Amino acid sequence: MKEVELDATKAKLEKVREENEKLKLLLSTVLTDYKSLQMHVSNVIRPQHEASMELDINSHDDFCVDVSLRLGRSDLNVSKNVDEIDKISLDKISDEISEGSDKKRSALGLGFQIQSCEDPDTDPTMKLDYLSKDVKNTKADNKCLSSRKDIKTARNEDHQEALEVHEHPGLKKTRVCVKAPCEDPSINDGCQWRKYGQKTAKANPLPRAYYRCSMSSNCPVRKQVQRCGEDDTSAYMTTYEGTHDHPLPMEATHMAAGTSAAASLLQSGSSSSARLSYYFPFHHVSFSTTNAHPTVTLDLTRPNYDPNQLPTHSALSFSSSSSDRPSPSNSHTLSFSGLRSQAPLTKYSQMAPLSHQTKLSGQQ
DNA sequence: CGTGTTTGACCGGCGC
DNA sequence: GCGCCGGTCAAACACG
Repeated sequence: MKEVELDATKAKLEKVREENEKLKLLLSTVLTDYKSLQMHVSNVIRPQHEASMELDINSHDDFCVDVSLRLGRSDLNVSKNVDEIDKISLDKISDEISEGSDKKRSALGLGFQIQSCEDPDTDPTMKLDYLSKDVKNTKADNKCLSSRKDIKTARNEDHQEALEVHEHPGLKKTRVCVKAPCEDPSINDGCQWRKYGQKTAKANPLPRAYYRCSMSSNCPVRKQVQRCGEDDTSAYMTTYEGTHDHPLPMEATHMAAGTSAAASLLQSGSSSSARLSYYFPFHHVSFSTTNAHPTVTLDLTRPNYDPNQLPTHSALSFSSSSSDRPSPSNSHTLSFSGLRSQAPLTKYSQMAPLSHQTKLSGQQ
């Protein structure tokens, strides 16, 4: 009898295991569908939203900041509007998944989207208030000094007081790091760069290249490019610093605005971690201060929507506080046309403040 | 010849 | 004060 019972139990266990396998397979299928749907929805929404965004922009005091991330080589279009993405993604998925209960959604990694929808910061009025505050603060910073030498000189002159007021004590220029999977370190970000140095840092045996913007004779913008791994296909870390003092071509404007928006987020004390997830919902965004440089890092090698790595707002941290600085209004799109992103192409756009300390902006 | 890259020297900040 | 190290300069070189 016991043997028979044991066999029956074994058979049951086997069945359960098979069911478990099937469920796993189903889950992975659903995840794949979800991702492709997300992309598809974004493609559909974008043209509609661009039109509406333009209207909204024109009706609000002539200033706006349109930040988006466009990753990868193709021109895949993705929606600019988070709310629309969130809502439609959820709706579509609810239709796709027959049992679209909340339980299942969270199991599929949709939790962050729901949070985005419920994020009070997404209220359009609040966004505008937030934006106008930052834009006010930017004007003074437009006087900002281009190069280090300029800064030094200016500090001995009339700008000294302004600088001391506007900059955090002990903090240097804000930097924006973009870590991206890329074969070619010479990322086509729309700007012309002139290499002026190469150095092997002690911490990393791989050489770090130094570039400065060559579109203007005295443009202070610099960038550093360093490979993260040994192999040629490994990610590159590109660090931008400075403010362009000349008009930018469209692609470069896109780039500058995107990174400046990231920098402004870093410097805006009102930016909560939730807001950051709101701005960059599909990629990992982190903030830190290294060598007194407030640094915002956009990790394009780590898609944030990965269900295995759900974005946790609490994981994002701030290391610098806000200041009252102004910035110009711009409409841009961040474009990495030379990148080969491993993650599905994402274009993401949102109204974002540019703070005065933003060093990469489409200033003219 | 003009423009961009390479590379060793130099500078300045920072920690000890 | 000294040494380390990241960042920049600038002469030499390469290339179209």
